[in-house]
Amino acid sequence: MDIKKTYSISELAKEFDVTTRSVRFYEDQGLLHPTRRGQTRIFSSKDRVRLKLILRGKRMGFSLAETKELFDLWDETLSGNEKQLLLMLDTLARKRAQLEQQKNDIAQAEMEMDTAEARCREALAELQKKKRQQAKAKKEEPESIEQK
Amino acid sequence: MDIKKTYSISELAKEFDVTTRSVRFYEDQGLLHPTRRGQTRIFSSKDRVRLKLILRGKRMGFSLAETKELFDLWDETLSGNEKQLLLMLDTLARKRAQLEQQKNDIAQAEMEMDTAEARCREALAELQKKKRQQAKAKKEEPESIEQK
DNA sequence: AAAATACTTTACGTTTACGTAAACTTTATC
DNA sequence: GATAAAGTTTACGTAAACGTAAAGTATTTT
Repeated sequence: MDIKKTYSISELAKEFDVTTRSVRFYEDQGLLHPTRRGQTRIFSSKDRVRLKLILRGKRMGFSLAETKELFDLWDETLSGNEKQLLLMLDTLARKRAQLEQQKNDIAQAEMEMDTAEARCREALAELQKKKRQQAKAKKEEPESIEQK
Repeated sequence: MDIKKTYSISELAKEFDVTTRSVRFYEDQGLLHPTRRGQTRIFSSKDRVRLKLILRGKRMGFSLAETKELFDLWDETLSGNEKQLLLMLDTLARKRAQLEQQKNDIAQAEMEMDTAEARCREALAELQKKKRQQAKAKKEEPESIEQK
């Protein structure tokens, strides 16, 4: 099963480049469930996976609350209760719709960036042309005439 | 040029399903620049486009500050200054990288949703099978025997 | 002219996702 | 056994993105 190891808070924090404060906060919000040895938190590889999912969720614009809902829902889904299974399928469908929207947004953004980039390059080319013309003018009339 | 119309705050708010408060806030943060007739704001179609971009940015997980940076950068880019042009190209490249990351995240999420959905359907199928077996059992032994 | 409607500014309140500091244990190192 | 290193709790602070009155102006409708 996976890597079957356990992790300290700073190991996880370092691996995913977050602060320990964040990790503790995620536990506080019920997104992670480390066990304890005395006071110290011990994170399982399941926690590690969840942390990864949390961060990906954030990059995709999901709030911690949303991510937690998904986690909880999935946990209840595993209970095998029919109602929960159907609820999960429904939720998955809605999330898919969200992802579709995001993909559209990204595609749009990429197109606009394409045209923006094209315009930049055109403008740059224009500038270069002017520069070359200036250079040429200098060549033909090397001594510039100063006029008050 | 576009639709060459002007818009009231509530027109825009309604069209994009945001509150007027939000629109005013975006102005406050320097993302929109309506003119005034007396006190009242008058939004141009450029503002309308920007509002659309703001909201898309939000869906893509961009902060207002990030979006504003892009707006400002683009405005300065239009000045045609070479340094600004190069800066814009650089920024575009970085944004593209971000979008790539997001696309990866989405693809990953979709894969995981596929397997999650498959598991749900399997579990549901299991439940249906059990139900059918129960029904069959009832048929063969129609009178259920109650035992204290 | 009174009332309703649409706008405005000012300003304090709220949620999310942590940052940051203080004060305290526990474990490892010299 | 002192001290540094890594962990802990408690708790106040903060930035972002608005929400939510409160109180006033301007215009349109009745």
